[in-house]
Amino acid sequence: MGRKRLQTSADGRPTVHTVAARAGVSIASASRVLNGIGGSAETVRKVRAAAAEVGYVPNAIARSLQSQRTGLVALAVADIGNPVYVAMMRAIEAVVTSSGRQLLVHATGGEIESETDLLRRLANRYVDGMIMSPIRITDRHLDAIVVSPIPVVVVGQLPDDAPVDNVRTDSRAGVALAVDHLVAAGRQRIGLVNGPLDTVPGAARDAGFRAALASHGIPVDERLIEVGDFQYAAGRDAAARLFARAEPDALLCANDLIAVGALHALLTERRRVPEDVALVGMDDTELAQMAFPQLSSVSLGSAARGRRAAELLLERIADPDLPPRREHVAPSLVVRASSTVGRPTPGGTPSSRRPSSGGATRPGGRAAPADGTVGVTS
Amino acid sequence: MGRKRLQTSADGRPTVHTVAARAGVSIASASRVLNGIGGSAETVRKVRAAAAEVGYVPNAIARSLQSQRTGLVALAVADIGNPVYVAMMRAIEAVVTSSGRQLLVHATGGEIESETDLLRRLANRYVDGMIMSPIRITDRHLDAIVVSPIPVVVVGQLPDDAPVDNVRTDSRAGVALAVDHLVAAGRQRIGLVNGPLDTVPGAARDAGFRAALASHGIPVDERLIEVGDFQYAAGRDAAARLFARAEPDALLCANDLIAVGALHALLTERRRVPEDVALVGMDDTELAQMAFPQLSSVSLGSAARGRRAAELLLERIADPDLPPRREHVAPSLVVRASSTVGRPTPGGTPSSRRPSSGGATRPGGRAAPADGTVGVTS
DNA sequence: TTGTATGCGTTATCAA
DNA sequence: TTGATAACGCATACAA
Repeated sequence: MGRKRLQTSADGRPTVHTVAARAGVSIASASRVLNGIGGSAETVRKVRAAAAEVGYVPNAIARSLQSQRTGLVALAVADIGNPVYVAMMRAIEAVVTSSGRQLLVHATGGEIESETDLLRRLANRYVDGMIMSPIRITDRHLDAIVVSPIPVVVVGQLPDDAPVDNVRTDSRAGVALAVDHLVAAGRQRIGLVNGPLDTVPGAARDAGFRAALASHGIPVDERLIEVGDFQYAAGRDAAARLFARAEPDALLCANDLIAVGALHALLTERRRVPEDVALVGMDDTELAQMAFPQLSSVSLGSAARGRRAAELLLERIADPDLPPRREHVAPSLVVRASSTVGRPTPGGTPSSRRPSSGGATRPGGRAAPADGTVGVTS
Repeated sequence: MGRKRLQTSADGRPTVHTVAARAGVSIASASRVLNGIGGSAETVRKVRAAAAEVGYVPNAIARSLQSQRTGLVALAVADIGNPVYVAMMRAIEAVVTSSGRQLLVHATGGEIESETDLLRRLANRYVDGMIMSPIRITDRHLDAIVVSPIPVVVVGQLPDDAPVDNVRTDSRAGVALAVDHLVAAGRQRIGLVNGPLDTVPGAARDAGFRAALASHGIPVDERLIEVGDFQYAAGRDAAARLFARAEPDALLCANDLIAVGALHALLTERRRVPEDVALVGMDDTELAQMAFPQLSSVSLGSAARGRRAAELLLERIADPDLPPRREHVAPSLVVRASSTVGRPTPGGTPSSRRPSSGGATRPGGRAAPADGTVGVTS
């Protein structure tokens, strides 16, 4: 009997057996030394030497099969190109790495197949837990989550009875903050450039917008509502279509990508922002600060939601028997130059009016991101 | 003898044993049915039923230990916040998924520790291969790559003797394209806003800039060179510092994030772009098209490099014995409104002048991204 | 077709 | 301290 030829892995790489044989000890001793537990000075020396000589690298898969954990956590988002996910990812990563784990990100493209597929594959033990922020939530998603062998935390709206850990915000209230702000600034013909209505955020923004207008006694003019998708180009084109058929004095955009697109459309047509048209985005991403003029934007607390989701996930990994939890992060409005005529320069002005729908209004010009990340290119 | 109590996994989840016992067959039969090979109609029925009843989900780790592969490929980049990596990632993902694998992304923050750590952890079999695009390449990186049990492809410059698959561009030539273009447009006082000089791209841009000026007989004015990092805020601040002490009539920025920052600084000071100062970025990311005016930018073929890197990786996974390969992607210049006075509207004008240093100059206004990704928020 | 037995590479158990 | 051996959960060569 005896193993294969030279106690080497299938692809010829060294294993504990290789090291043990070379050091002249048992695999148990080799394993112990390699893990830093026990061993006489002489044994330790021999094993260390043997491992170095053959270039031994432990097989993480085998180790995980034994330990039932990989130390990996995954984040599944629709589109890494959207800065809101970058902010969320950074917050999550901070929490995850501080627990000694590593974060892996997967872009699903928003496709249901891809998302449930990912759940099927990664969740089958390749990662210890997963955070997902689906744009559309279907029964397929819920089924996949419930059957998943690993903990899953969802960022975004979920049916009330779903037994799934979940961190959400109130984007309807967020929309109300923006509308309140614009109305307080004297705007009456407020337009909306939204994403698809069959998405969770798209539907919420639409409903919130109509409700907010109603609360101010402003009738809804359907010509002032345009729908594209949540991308820059769609926002630019949708805004252009809207301007071709109506004359808004303010524009609320469903996210900052759309808002930057709308800004582009406005500037192309030589309209002044905010003098002719006030502009407000949503998500309060880096893009809002990068635009000129800087964009007012409704913060939906993406970083806070990410951080909280990560914390919930770690708690559940530690104790799988916890009951499902549901947490909320309140939206707030960050006012900058794109919606305030008096202050066209960076660093917006806080709105003094208390919004009707709860939530806070914050001054603009947050401190520069203090994370040590490095942007770079080839 | 006999297994634990109820042939169930350590954490109580069903295994093949659970299913087999419940179906009254051997684990071999259960495994076969579960994998869709063989089995009588009756056996198949019983196993399927049993699997469904207990909610069986295969353990991917155990399967991988057996098959020696996970079907996962990783991409390690410094900063997901930089759109250039988003473009690269999309190209890579297309190739990877079409091979039936899945792509996972990891943001390293550009820290050496994090990058070599990642190599140590993921590369130990959690993924079948890895693509990395480090901002700084140290001996630690090379050591870690060489010792890695899985294939690694590097996007970026590498020492010539490094036995590592590698896809690179010539950013010095790219810088020359930009300088040639600006000089041809009559600009003489060209500034550079660069990233850290101890990074591979930073050093290349600095050297390329000086060489390009020399080739036109323009003396280097150190006051026209500013260094920050590769981020938006740093670009904005560095540009402001530069304007405070010199009067450039053109500005070349080391990447698009810096360029957008510089644009912000220029507009804040009410300077006209491109009339007063022409602006050229690098990487030709989505940001270049989102800015107003749209930015001319040196394309370093990030999508092409990503695609090629993915192809190289898949080839090597299929045949680990291939010799190390080194591929090049030529830079090109995309001219848009920010550097051409005659055409301030979207859709730039191609430069007619053939650059001195090889490489192509392309017309601006590429078609909108046709990938089906969805940007979205909460 | 079905079951038995073994291996994947590692860690943990338990005598010695 | 050390070594033989049994898991971890799955797949498969081989024999029945």
